Amino acid sequence: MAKRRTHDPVPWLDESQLDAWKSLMGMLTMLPAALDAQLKRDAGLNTFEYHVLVQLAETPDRRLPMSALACAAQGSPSRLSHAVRRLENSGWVERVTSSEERHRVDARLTDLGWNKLVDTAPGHVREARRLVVDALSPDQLAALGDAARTVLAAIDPSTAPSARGETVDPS
Amino acid sequence: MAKRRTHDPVPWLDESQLDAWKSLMGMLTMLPAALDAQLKRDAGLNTFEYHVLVQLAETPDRRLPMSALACAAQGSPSRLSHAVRRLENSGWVERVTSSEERHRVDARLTDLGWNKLVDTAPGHVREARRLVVDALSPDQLAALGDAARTVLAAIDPSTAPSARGETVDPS
DNA sequence: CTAGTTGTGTTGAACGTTCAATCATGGGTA
DNA sequence: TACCCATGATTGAACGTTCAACACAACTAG
Repeated sequence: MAKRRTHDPVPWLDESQLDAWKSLMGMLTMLPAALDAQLKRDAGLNTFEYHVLVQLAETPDRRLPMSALACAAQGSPSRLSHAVRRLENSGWVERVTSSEERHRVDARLTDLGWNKLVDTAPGHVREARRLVVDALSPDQLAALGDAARTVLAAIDPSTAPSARGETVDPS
Repeated sequence: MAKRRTHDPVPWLDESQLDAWKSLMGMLTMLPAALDAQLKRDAGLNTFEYHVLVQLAETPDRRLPMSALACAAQGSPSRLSHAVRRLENSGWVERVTSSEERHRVDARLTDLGWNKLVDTAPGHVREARRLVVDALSPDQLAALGDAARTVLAAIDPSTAPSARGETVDPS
């Protein structure tokens, strides 16, 4: 309200920009819904819960402190706490308090959770291929990834790969 | 569960594909959140409510049947019904039953709603420019739009512009 | 040894979306 | 007239996310 200044120079989008913007908005609404639907239907998981399991599975001990997991899965501490409670009720994850640091809680992927992921991942990758990876030409996919990276950098400069000492997987 | 077939040919993503996929997922989680946050903060609207107002404003009479509006704003009838109730409570939209077809309900943008949109749109466009349109080179933006269109076609072939007699703006 | 303070995690209520009824109106058909 | 079904729209409960408040341990300083 108070920001309303009629002389603000906010040039409108031209035709080609508007076209790209609308397509992007369309993808932003449809793609997450489609991926969510596949996971919900085939695995009874939502995208966030799936990502939580993936992050744990990609960790050496299959366990992570809640805060690190929240960061890795790109969710708030609260969101993670609720999600882990649901995953715990299903037996796929368990909370363990680190014996050394009693105020730190680790989420640990159970064997059941690992198997769940082994069952679930192929179907999800298949859907990812069907809707994106195989639907686009290699050049299109690379350009999409490039644009996405740039947008991410604009949203949060600290996420920019070039601007951080990203811990490189030492394999 | 029953779908688990270890011989299913689901090739994993190679390094460059995985890289693009992760960037895309990042954008898919961060960008809608960022746009939503701007609208919520500056206008007290969420993205869907904003789109509802926009769709009405772009219509000659500033009114549309609920079902047409739901389609235009890409939401379910139920979602629209709830959203219109909220917008109605704020005085930005009103429901009017078409005098001819009494079982049809139109949502109409009030003058208050029109002014609200006039106040809100520039800030939203500014944010869209900051995070996407101006953050990308023209080539990047065009490529992003192109990829998004292709993905949309993969999700719902009936949405594909090339496959439909899309009403082209006759200007 | 308290008193603040920070870091880490959880909780409950509020809010928005979804899902499965449900309501209301308008033809059809007999 | 009565009945049935299709269409358009709404409703209420269930679910997940957010937000603000809280709990708890560990550090720091007086």
